[in-house]
Amino acid sequence: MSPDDITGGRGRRHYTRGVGRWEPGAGDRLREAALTLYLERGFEQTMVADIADRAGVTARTFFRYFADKREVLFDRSAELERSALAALEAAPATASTLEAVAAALSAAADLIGQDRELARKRQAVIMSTADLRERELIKLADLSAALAEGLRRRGVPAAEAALATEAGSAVYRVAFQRWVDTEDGTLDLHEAIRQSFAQLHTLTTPH
Amino acid sequence: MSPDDITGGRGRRHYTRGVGRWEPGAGDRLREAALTLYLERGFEQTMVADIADRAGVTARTFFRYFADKREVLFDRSAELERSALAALEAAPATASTLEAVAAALSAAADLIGQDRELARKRQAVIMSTADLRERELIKLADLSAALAEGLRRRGVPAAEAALATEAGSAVYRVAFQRWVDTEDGTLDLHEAIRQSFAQLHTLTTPH
DNA sequence: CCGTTGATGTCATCAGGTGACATCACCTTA
DNA sequence: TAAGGTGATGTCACCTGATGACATCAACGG
Repeated sequence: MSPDDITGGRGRRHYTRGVGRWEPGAGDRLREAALTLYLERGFEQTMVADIADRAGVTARTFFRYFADKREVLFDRSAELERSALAALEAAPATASTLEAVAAALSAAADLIGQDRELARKRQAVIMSTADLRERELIKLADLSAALAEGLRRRGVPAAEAALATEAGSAVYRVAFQRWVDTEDGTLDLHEAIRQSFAQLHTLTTPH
Repeated sequence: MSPDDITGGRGRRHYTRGVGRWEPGAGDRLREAALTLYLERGFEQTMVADIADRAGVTARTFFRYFADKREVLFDRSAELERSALAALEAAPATASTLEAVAAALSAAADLIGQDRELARKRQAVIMSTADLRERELIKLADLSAALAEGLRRRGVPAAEAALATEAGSAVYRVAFQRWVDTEDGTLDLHEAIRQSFAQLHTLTTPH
């Protein structure tokens, strides 16, 4: 172990000479390494130690940043929940229940809809693995529950709140998938969501 | 190990004298043992070896019956999917998309709605543990996907099919939770589902 | 009576995950 | 400037979930 090993480069030493004690941004490096490896080899074939190596840390450090091997793809969802909830709370008091939910989804689309390529990669990995689909679903369910609580604080009855946010979640899932799948570069996520809401309306009023 | 150990009783030997080679119904014993222990100590606190002991088998046998520690609570869902799908396919050609979905949910309610006490126990365990909630959600998502495929086979466009079954799934989840939570012994699951469908209709037609 | 069969046990091994403690450079403060 | 605190990390030990390979044993069919 010569002093030359002190590089901070990938998979080597972890110190850096002048700036800070450790190469900063271990969390980001881990996120990036994980997505890359999950895409290249698949989720099950990738071991936590591999991800950690590629990010220049140990497996123990991985688990200090992320609760488990899946969470590395999902820990941004806390932000998403915050801004969706904020948008719901910012909706005018005159808004209908579903309009408030739509405002929340629109805020989510603002964040997610920026980078379709990233969304595609993430979605490809997630949809290819049951473990990751499970995590994705519970994150959306938790978001839905948070929004439902927000609705209740606005005076919406519990049953109505739960149904509205679950339906909103369904709309979002379908729209997101359509947005990711389409070749059409002009379709943005907001528009896809709007269309799905319209379709839900049509569905529930058949005659 | 005297011959007297050959009893087939819980946590002891596994042979039985006359009937079959092994005490039959290992799967059922494991299911029951798991639910009991998950209720008593919680899911994380229960080890597979504990469940296996209580059922009179080894942990290796547990994993021959169930893919993982969670699946022991969910492997009946294959049946559920079959009968829901059958009901959807049996719906008259004149039925609307949502009516076909409602028929499928009704078939599901026929199975689940029989034993509210069992449903309550199961739900209590599942809702108390993130791992189990994840599994529950993916099972419902898979059911929804299967129904959507059934709708597409009936000629329903893909986007409409996905949205209808996801919305139906939302209706089911909300109704089921309400049915489990209520004290009212006269409310049955079918009725709860009917009410949630009605509420969804109200929600989407605000004026 | 014997070979096959199927459910099970035993053993070994790996990957995910966690607690306890050591380390090391930076930072604060006297 | 020396002493001690701090925070991110490494190291080690250990548990549990999960899986592959192989042995066992009673029933069953010929």
